[in-house]
Amino acid sequence: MQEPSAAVIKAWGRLIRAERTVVGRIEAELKSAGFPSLHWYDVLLELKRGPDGRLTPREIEAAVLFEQYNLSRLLDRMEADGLVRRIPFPGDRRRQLVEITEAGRALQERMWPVYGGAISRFFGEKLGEKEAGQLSGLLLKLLQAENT
Amino acid sequence: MQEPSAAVIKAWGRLIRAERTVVGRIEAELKSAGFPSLHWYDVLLELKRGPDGRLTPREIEAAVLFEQYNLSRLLDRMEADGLVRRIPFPGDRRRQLVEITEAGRALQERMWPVYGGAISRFFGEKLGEKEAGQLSGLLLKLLQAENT
DNA sequence: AAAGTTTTGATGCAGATGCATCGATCCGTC
DNA sequence: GACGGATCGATGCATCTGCATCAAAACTTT
Repeated sequence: MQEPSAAVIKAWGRLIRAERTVVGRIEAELKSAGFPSLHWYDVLLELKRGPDGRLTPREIEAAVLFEQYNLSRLLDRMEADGLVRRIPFPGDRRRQLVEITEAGRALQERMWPVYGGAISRFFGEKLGEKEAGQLSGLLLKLLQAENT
Repeated sequence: MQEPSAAVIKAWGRLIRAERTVVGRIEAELKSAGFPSLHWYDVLLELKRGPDGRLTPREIEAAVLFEQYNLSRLLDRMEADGLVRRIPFPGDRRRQLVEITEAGRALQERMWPVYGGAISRFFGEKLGEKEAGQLSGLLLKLLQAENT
């Protein structure tokens, strides 16, 4: 094995802790405002950005890093809540298009002030502009494709 | 609302993505080697570090950022697997001590080579020493207590 | 065009998590 | 020492996630 250095282990632990902590705080903020979880928001935002507010499930998965079976059931719940609608995919009957509804757009817009405020408070204010840029750069390296 | 800047939003998104990606890769590595999840490892490691391999559930929670009810049931499973043992806390019958067993120590030791190797491969190698240090510093800021 | 392969989305089942609440014990104040 | 409140760990219930697998449709190869 390649034993990781102390500095690497420390950074790794911090990544886990920091993510868990900040996500926890932000989720709590959303919940106390009566909103659903971040996953719901992520899906709504992706759809809203897509052409005509539509994306295939596979596109959503790639964007938000969900598992296929997981997204399938999340969409069930969101559809039951009237936030999205599944429509046939022209020319391929296996596939489908997920379309955001007006209610879905409205929810995303109501959530953003709370979510954005929480990002500022629990994330942005701790860092400042320059350090946010540095952090982005470092985290990008972690997203590289796997080594072989 | 305090609208977060573009740089902050980008860094925030990267934090989520990077954490999810790296954790996913490392968990997959552990699983394919037939090991339980990172949560189990975290608990075993904390216990091993504690005096006589013992900690109270509250101490474990604080160390690994678990919810109380969640840890309670994780300990049920780990106890059923013979990895830990619950013993009375001297002088307070509400509390308990969780003690790592020999099997628990052995599992932690068998997991570390796989886990450590995965940390190196999916995390350390992407960064290098100096950048790991920078990342630690930035993430530490996120762990500050909440603003009021 | 027939047969095998791949892709897409859904689902049964088990395991894990979140939420609310519980009973038991301890501590502080009177 | 009795009462009220706080702390500790557990649990019933609903939701969510992971795993394996499925059926249907599309694509590939011959």
